Amino acid sequence: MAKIQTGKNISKKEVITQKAALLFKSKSYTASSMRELADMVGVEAPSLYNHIGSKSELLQAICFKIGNQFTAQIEKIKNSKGSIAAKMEAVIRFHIEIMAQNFDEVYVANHEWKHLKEPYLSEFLNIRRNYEKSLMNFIETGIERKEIKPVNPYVAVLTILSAVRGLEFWQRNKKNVSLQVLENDMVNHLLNGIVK
Amino acid sequence: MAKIQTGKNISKKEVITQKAALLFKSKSYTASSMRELADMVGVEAPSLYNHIGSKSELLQAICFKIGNQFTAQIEKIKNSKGSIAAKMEAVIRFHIEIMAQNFDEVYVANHEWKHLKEPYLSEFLNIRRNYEKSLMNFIETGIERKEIKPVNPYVAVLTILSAVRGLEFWQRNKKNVSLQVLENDMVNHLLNGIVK
DNA sequence: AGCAAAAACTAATAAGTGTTAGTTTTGCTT
DNA sequence: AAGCAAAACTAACACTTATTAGTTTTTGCT
Repeated sequence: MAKIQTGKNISKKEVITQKAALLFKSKSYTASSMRELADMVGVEAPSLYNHIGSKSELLQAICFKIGNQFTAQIEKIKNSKGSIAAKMEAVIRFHIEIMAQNFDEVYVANHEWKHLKEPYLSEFLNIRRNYEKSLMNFIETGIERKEIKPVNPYVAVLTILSAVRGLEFWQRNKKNVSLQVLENDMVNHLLNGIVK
Repeated sequence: MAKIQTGKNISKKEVITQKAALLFKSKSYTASSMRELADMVGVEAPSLYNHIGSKSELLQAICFKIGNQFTAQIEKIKNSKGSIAAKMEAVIRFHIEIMAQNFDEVYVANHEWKHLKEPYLSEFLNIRRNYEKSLMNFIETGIERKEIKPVNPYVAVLTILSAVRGLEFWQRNKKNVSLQVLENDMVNHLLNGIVK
């Protein structure tokens, strides 16, 4: 009889959730079967249900863990002092860092949230919308204070968020570019451009 | 008996492919069933097979149509004269325009290519890699000519491509921001930054 | 009008889905 | 060593999936 491997401070539910993130990332949520997940965990499929409630519960756990992480960080920055440029730099940096540390989960939250069931889908979209609004406020404030060029705030936020989200494609080339270079270059690019 | 509606210059296969792009975009490839697609087309599922070979053939058609479109455009720009900044501006603008005109298909090509079967998967990835290489060449040339700041070319390309790809999230707010503003702001942002 | 081809239909298949029920094994506590 | 709860197992269910076979209807041409 197989036994779910559980490290020191990590519950079996967490093991399953992590493997699920890895699986959902590589095959997408709907194309992933509970039997495949069970294989990765080293157990038969029905045994999973001793630890989790359902497949969609796994997706919920992943999406809201990441959503809350981002929300917590932006609240910190909201309450911090400093120029708007400094705040935007901090945002870009924590995006990259959260992504580097929770790669699978961030990927799944960004790509598979569509398959959340109500009311979780609405709740998740709400979190995202509020997050975008916070960023738009930063930009608007920056424009008022003449720190930021008079751009459309929505477009600026869209550009920045999309750019950092694109780091999902980065990992295959991890060796070539260090996290440091990546962070610094991206911050500079998104704030100051690349044309001399 | 239902009949597939076919406009003037558009074959039934094209009708099906377009509806498939719409369906795959909203529900993802694996979560989309041929029965649903048949419903959208106004026909029973097996009737689709009088016009198409398989579900995965539809995905292939969508992905390669878009892939070839982007490749054609970048070849044009390669052979054009002008500063590197001008070339990058042209790239950003046609990205936005292709996306605006083929929204569903671009979305599907960007999100669902994972489900392509071999050898199409490898071929598609190859097209993408070559495309990225072309862009990296632009940046490298620009750095040599001192037109572009000395950044890591891979990170710059990643930033720009990710940013324009993010336009997928834009459509829900179409009313608020015109295509003109979007293009101009994004070009300026990605080339010159937003900080004063 | 009549004939052939195109394209619709119904019925069915084999494989895979998430999940439940019921049973056996494991491993900790006494 | 005994007993009990946790967690594994096997078997099964009710559905959904893409696709094929075989048949009927529609369409366009002479």
